Amino acid sequence: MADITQQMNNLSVEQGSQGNGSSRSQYVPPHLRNRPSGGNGSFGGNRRGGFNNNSFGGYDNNRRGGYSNNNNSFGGYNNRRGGFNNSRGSGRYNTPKPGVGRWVDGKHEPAERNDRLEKELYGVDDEPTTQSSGINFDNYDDIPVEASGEGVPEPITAFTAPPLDPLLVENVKLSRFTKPTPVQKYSVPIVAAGRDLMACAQTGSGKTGGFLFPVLSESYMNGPASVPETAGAFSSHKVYPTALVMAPTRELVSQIFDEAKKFSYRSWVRPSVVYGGADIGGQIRNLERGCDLLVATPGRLKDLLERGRVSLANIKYLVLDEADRMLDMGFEPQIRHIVQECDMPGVEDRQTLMFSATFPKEIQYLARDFLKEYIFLSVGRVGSTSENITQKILYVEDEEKKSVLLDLLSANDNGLTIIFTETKRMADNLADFLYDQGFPATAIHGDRSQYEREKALAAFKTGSAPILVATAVAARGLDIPNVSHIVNFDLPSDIDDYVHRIGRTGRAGNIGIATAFFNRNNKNIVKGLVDLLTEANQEVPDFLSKIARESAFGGKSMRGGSTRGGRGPSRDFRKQGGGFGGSSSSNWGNSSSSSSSGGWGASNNGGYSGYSGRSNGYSSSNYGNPSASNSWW
DNA sequence: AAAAAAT
Repeated sequence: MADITQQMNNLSVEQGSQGNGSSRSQYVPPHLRNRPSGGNGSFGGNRRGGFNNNSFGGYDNNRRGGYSNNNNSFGGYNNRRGGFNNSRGSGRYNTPKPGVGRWVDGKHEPAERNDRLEKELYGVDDEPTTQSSGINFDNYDDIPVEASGEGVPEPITAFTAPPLDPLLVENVKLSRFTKPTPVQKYSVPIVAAGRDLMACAQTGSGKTGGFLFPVLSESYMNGPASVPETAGAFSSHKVYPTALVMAPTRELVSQIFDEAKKFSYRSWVRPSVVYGGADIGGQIRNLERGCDLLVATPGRLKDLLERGRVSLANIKYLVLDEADRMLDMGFEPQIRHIVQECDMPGVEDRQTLMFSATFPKEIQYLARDFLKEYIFLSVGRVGSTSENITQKILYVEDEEKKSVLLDLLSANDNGLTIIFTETKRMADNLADFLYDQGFPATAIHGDRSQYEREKALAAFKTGSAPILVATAVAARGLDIPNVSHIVNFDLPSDIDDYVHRIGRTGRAGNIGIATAFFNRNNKNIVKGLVDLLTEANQEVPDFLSKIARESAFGGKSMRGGSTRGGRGPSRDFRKQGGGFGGSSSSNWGNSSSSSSSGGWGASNNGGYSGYSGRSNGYSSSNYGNPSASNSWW
């Protein structure tokens, strides 16, 4: 173990010395560093003097169906480049664009309020754009919260200024958020204290606000960072965002951007969004109008970095939403590239925040590469589901699924229903089938064009197609009001995927129903399912307990790839119990073992010392070399 | 084995 700790320390030293090249012997919270030093904004100006502020390309509104997606970015006030820039622009501040504030002479100058914009951003009274809190919202307070790591600050209890910035509080109120959720209560002071954070909280419990509130509030109070000397040559075509948020799907990134627009109203912070499948030219033009908070999918961001359109040299806040997914096999190399091999400040010189409802133990381990002395926060057991969701498991053979589905849909109320399938082909097939049967269904999956994806999602949201057949693309993060029913037409093989899928309902204290079709092809998930249902006080059908017992004898041990169907090593290796997180029992308040997603207190001591709490050590050979995990098999 | 993410 000593040996392991040593390796971890070495790793952290190496990281600290990369990025923008400054390693520090003494820790200084990022929010106390890189304060703008007077030069910032002192030229106050619009370096793009003659730029046409109103030239929103047709791109956004045309392509994006129901989204209202003006970037509100005003031509060029993005001016914080000290001496670089004095020769550019007149220094005269042109007619301000509504809703866009400024950071001038080390002070925040919020813009005036604007009725039209407020209506656009927050809706009118009878049609709020924000999902209202449900009847069980206050029950969140009963969920046990664990925050571990050194010096965890006291949680806030309300949206007040201080400690939050007054403008942020106003915007939160306009968005009809009345009271912080548990994850928000803790994340606000943790981020304000300059700490890194790994936050695990149930689906629908306010994680997006959990990072946007503190990041924006701190940004309003502290202003932009100055561009480090080590930054590449100045280019008027390059933007230097202060905060970067990455998420695994385009629709989720778009949704986070829409939220960011609400909370950044009137401030100096201009949010932008970039993702694949959409016209990159339009996105670049939007970036050029200013970009302080960038919300991105990894692939498109990498592209823009290579094109020299974005610099990460100014990043103070790095947020990974759905962090376990972002660090899973498919994404981890891209994230590692963006975070460690481009120009982003090193781990010691930025704040890194990770959020998810699930966080398998070996991914938590991987995550430490990107975190410094962090606080681990969990609301409820990591990977548990909200009790606001009533879960039903039906035994349905494959051939019967369609007819049972028709029965379910016929009996449904007027809420929205999402049906998950395992394959894109089946999603199309099923959507066509339902449509032919007279059900207004549409489909979303990765083989559809981005335009079709967004159109499908918009049609679903507005209720013109109240049935959405979806693959995993819609499993995480999407916050769609009035989704009352989730059907797992096919169950996923990973219990964490199930958790995210059913989490599209039962959000913000509202209730929801999740129905799953189970048969013997789903043995791989049966134990996780039984544990999950038990923990969430849901009924466990007899057939399920029975199959779980059978499986406990038969094929549970997956060592050596000996299970049924030749199921070899896969990302499910984390379920094997060895190596990382101990056994896979579900446990509340028992730190000696944990489920796949890590239990209470499993990773408690933020930072590397947390390791000492583990009895199980690492049997895997790639310890200390996480990137090797990609070539593990 | 599937899905997602740049073109």
